[in-house]
Amino acid sequence: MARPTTAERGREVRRKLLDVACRLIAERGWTAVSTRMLADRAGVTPGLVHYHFSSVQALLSEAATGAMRDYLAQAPGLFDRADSPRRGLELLLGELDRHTGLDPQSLLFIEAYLAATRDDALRGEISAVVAEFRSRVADWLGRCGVADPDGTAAVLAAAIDGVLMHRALSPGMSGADVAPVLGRILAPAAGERGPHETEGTGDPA
Amino acid sequence: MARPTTAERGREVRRKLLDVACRLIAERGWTAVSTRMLADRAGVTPGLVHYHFSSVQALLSEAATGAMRDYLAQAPGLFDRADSPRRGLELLLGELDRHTGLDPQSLLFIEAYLAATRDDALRGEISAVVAEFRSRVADWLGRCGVADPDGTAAVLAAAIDGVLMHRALSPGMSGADVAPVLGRILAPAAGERGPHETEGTGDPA
DNA sequence: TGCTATTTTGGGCATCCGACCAAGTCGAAC
DNA sequence: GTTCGACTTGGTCGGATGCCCAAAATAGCA
Repeated sequence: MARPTTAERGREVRRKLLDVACRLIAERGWTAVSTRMLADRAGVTPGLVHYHFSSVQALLSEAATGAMRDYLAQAPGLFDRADSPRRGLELLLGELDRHTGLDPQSLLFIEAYLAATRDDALRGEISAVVAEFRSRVADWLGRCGVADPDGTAAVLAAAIDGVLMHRALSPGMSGADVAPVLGRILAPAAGERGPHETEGTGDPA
Repeated sequence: MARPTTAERGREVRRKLLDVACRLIAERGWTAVSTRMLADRAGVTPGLVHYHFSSVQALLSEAATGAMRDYLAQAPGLFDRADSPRRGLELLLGELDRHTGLDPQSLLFIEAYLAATRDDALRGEISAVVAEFRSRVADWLGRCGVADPDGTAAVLAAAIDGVLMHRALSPGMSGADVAPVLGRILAPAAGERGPHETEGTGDPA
């Protein structure tokens, strides 16, 4: 039905370039993505890349931050459905198991972290995105009565990325393996009773 | 005084190339390191790079794995001087505080992880190196009576890299901040009494 | 039906890339 | 003193790079 007007197709090309950029960053590495690569994969002419974007760097940055924002904006919905640390951790690790560390999503995140190291503007954007994610996790932890929600959220977020990165090297570390260990991080605040405290590790598969 | 024989100077050039490779990987990113860059920084002719190494990739791989091996071979000496989880964690976080996440050492590790994603031989070498590190940490944890030494060591190692990566984006997360959280990971095995269990977070700065 | 703005094309620019090689230098062993 | 092997030089090769631009195609508006 859609009569693709010119402007609409232009926006579609732009969107497509952002999409293939995410895939290529994961596939080849941030600094190895080139103008022609992007154009070929998107099925457009190389000249179009610099028509829609001021530079390849700008395209990559916009693609990465956009994808990270999209993913993390949908992820915290996870926590809203969890009222206890154990249930939240369960959902979180389920989400974690959907990533092997070699999938485009995981690699894009780590590549973006490294690229932010060499690009101040990108660093600002990315640190804002993860800061917001951390604060949402901290809110959830606070509601669940976990001690030191801010510090715990920061370490938890970092540990998630670390596990993804290590899993790419040595597969075999599943969510079920890290669950009991990370679960120990979520200790209840002093004086508050943990709703579902895990004492031993007797977790039936 | 030293009469540098030709063969000696050759070995020195090779060593120097490996050294600047580590720095350049951290500075520009793995895939952005070029033959000319390496030669310029090392103060030699571009042709020398391909005389001493079969390819730039081979040079980068050897440089990264060598540096990782050197660093991790010296790090576990840390654990030998620690008989309790808390003391070991203290030493570990002290070591962690020496890295900002933006220093060449930290960046080299993460760049190497990502490069291993696209190079099977490199992945084999790196995963062997970190596996040995993990097993040493697990040994130490076992000696200290920590529950599930293997799983704990795996998550701990991953968390360390994750914290380094996140710290590069949002500084302000010091070792003192992550200490109480990571400390909770090191729970004593069931039936065994933790030597220095940290209950609350009342840790004097 | 023109007019105008937007999108698209294909090619061109200077620069850099990894890899290779013939010729030259040097030191050590004979 | 000569020979030999390891090391070094400077340059070349085909190809890829990011970015730019004049011209062509397209579609909404008058």
